[in-house]
Amino acid sequence: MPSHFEEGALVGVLTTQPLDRLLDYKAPEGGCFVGAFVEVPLGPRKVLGVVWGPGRGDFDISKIRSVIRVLDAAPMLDEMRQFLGRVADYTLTPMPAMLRLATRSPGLGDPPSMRKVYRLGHAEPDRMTDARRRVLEVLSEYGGLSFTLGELAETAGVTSSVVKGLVKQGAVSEEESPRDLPYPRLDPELPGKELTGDQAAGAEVLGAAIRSGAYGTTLLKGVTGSGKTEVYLEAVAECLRKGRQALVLLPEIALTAEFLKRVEARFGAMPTEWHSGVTMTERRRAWKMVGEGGAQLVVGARSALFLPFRDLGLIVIDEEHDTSYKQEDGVLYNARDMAVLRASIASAQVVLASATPSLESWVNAESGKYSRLELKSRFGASELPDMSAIDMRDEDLPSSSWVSPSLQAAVRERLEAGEQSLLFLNRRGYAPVTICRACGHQIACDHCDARMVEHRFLKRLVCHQCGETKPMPEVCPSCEVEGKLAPVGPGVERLHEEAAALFPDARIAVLSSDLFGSARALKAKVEEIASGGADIVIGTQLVAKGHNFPLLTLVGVIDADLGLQGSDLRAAERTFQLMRQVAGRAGRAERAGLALLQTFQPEHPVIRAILSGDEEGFWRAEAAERKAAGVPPYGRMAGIVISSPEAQQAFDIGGALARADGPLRRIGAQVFGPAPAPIARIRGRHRVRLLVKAEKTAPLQAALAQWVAQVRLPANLRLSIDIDPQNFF
DNA sequence: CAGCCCGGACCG
DNA sequence: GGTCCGGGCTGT
Repeated sequence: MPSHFEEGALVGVLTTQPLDRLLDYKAPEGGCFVGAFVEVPLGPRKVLGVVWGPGRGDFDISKIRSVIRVLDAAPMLDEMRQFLGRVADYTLTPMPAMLRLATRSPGLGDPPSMRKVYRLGHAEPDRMTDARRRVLEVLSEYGGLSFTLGELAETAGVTSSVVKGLVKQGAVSEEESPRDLPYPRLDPELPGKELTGDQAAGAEVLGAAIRSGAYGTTLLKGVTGSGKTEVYLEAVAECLRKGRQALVLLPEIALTAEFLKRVEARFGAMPTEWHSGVTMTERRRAWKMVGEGGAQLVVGARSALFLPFRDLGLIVIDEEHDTSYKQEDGVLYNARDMAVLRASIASAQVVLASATPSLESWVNAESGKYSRLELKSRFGASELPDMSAIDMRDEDLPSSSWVSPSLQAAVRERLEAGEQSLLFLNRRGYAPVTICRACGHQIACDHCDARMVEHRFLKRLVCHQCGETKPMPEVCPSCEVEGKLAPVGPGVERLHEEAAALFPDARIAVLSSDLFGSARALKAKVEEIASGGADIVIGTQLVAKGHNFPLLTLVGVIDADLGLQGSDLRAAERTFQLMRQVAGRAGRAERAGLALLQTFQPEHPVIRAILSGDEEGFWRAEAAERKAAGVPPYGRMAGIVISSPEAQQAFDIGGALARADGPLRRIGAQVFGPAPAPIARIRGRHRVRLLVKAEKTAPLQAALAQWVAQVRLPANLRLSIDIDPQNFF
């Protein structure tokens, strides 16, 4: 295939417009190459495109127009075109959407924009002052480097008028320079933090993998404080030594100035940042410099995976289990999986770092597909407290009470010792069910059929499925009898009521996401609690992560079985991790902590695994169960998302689609749903998900594509496919 | 019959 | 995705 086209030759161009095929154009004056970013006319408009190959020549030649111009940007490498194609196949995404992902940078075609920079001039200033001397020293110290006005003034510790004064006298020269400058060089030879034996050995293994220049993926497992970051930064250093580029992906929330400072401390300069908060001009610079090799290390969110790296040698996925790597809107992909794909095309190494790896990665490491490195905690022992179960079948508990006598006793002991207790219940609101004692009717949501949850604090009923709310009715909506509506079951608000009655002198704080208007208010409350502002904390999932409570020595889980009901594929995995995280809240106090799990099924394998702390054993059992069921990571699963402003309509059509699944049945795929549970309200639209389960990816993709093609939907409905077989949920 | 709105086809 | 075009409806 020719890679260069003479002027007037037919070229096939992929545009960012949602057309399902390449369009033929004539090569512009001076010709063009495959991969060139071009501007082409489309109807009355000019749009961005990439020369993808020779034209098809099956279109009326007289109607073919010419490429307007080749843009001033590094051409797309063959490797990148291959990557975009593979991701498109894998996620059933049209190519133009892929190209849009890969060109998320403003003004790609603009001529280089200029700004003023400052260097050492030739003349001597008439008068030397301290401030002036500092400016000249900074400029000579950094030799050939040029500064912007602000940078120079800040580095020298003077005001900008000092610099301006020197310019006027010719001691400092002012020049125009392109705005999109290369990023400062990173120096991998600077001394890193001293590594422990474990860490040094890990760094050596990763270093050797990078020196091999081949593809490979390593699961780097280590608890918080075990030094994962130091180890993978050494891998970055090795990658930079080889002259290749490196990418570190972080979950959105972990992308902090603090992390960037750590990188700066290791390499002597800031890396290139890429995330939604980066300004337009910086974004443009980053995109261009990544493509030209003027950026050695990118630290960014998942979309950084689609930057036009010239020679990518390493991708680090920090906190690889984090669900925010899964893009949920637009193009649906999991950055963790696509990173492995990109690395395999680019002959790069991948490091998946996590304290609690996803089951998929664990299985891949176990089967030898990935290598495995484990870092031991610096503190040796586990951070988990003592754990035991309270068998609720043995507890004498009146109805509408949930804190067992055993747990009450443990809380009292903490109150007397002046220590904190956490009562954990993963259920917001007052009561999950409201029932009419006259007729037995349960109040359900009008939109999605899920039961509505009473929130006494808000004085409303709330649907946790779709977000719909309505005032608490006085009379039963079904039999119209007054005063017979009764709450059934506990929520944190009701638990609070019970705790207040049991421990009237204790200071009780409730942490539930719906009780706080802002993140700031929540943070203030958490800090107040941490410094001893409460004796008993009652919390939902909100308390599982993040802040430590140093005074907390007891965690009581009210309904440890809660998450194990239902048909969620990841119920066991999630419950295991949630319980460990929650229990861990009592693991860092001075006195040894205690976690008590109230359960009706102490023999349940998940509860037993939590209590024994046998993580490896749990993963093994969970993996075996998945294997037997043929679900990810062993079988493939795809999701079909139907969204509409009307919950009922989306639901009805979901049901109809689930029944009309000919092409899917033919390949032995099973379609599940829609059940009420998968309805979610997202940005004003209700979404229903259907699950499709199959053994292999390729036939599933083909069947889905065929199936989607034959579906005709009402105009207000959207249908999209989420084929992220490793991690649909 | 002009004005306007909506859905659909098309874009090289 | 943006634009244009034609059909059908409304209103005088």
